[in-house]
Amino acid sequence: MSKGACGHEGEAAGLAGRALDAALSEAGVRVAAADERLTDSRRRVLELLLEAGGPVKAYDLIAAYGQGGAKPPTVYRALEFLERLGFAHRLESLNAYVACPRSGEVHAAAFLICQCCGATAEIEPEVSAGVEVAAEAHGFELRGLTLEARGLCGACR
Amino acid sequence: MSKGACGHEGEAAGLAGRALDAALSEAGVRVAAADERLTDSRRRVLELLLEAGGPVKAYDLIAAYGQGGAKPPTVYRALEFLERLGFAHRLESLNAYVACPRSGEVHAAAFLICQCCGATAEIEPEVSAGVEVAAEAHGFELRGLTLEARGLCGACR
DNA sequence: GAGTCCCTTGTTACGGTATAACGTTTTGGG
DNA sequence: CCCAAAACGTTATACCGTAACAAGGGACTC
Ligand SMILES: [Zn+2]
Ligand SMILES: [Zn+2]
Ligand SMILES: [Zn+2]
Ligand SMILES: [Zn+2]
Repeated sequence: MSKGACGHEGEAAGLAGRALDAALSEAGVRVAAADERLTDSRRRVLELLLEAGGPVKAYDLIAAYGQGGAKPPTVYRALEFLERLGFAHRLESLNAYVACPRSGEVHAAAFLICQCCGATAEIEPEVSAGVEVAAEAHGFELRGLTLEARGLCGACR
Repeated sequence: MSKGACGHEGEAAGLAGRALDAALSEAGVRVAAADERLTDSRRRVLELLLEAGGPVKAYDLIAAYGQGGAKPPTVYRALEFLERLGFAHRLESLNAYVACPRSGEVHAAAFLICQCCGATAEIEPEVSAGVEVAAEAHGFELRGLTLEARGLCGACR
């Protein structure tokens, strides 16, 4: 899935079959609970992200959308929605999007990104505690956080 | 300088005159110490970043370059150089570049970014300690860090 | 000085990323 | 049913960044 920058391949384990259906079904419930709608395009983009199991570029989603394809605005709108509801995150340093494994609530995300195989791991940003202190000291009202660490994953070291 | 998303203007205090000359001169010393060259285009881009005193888009640098202008590769090369030597940082979530106030050494940077006026503050990423722990736990070799916090600065609250 | 190497630059062209703008369709409530 | 809000389709365009290749220029050797 991900391009191996140093030869490794990065076998991101995406969802398929039963597990995928379950995840999508659960997403539907959560969306309804939030008084929003999981429309076809939103559901399809989420499905693609879950299948990939790793970061995906927006134009790869557009290409993979299938059945008549999708135009950029369709996919970007779906991504915006998924981010807003906490189903996906945008990886700023990669210009890519990834499904959130903790599809539970909206939350600040932190990632470890392998520079070799492209794999990513979403970690708990306990670090935000430190940022909150710094923000407070600057009179800054914290509303969101992007944390992306680059390096080498265990498999690529 | 920055576009005020909610009416405020964001008067980033950039360098000018004497202070600017001093900063550029010091940069020349540091570059020489690193056995590199502060060429005209690199110096010019650093000057523009220092004058701005805040985040600047690459194409704004290209437009402001002056005297015959500059083509994209010229400016992007200069930015890459300035980042490599620790004179500037890239703000991933803004697609913009900013001069580093601690033009001292290469270091991991962290930013508070005001969603209203566009002002940024570079803070000390003590947080990296927390990330190091998480990276270690995942068998991940940490090599770089991007931390960008969004919110409202003191003036905009 | 001529040759050579390596870094830096100039230039053209292109590919990848994202959004504006506008009209149409769907949805859900009164 | 009728309306307003939300979502969508479509076209076009703006913005961000890089590939590729030829050319300059300083440093070092012979
Ligand atoms: Zn998440
Ligand atoms: Zn890896
Ligand atoms: Zn810095
Ligand atoms: Zn502000």
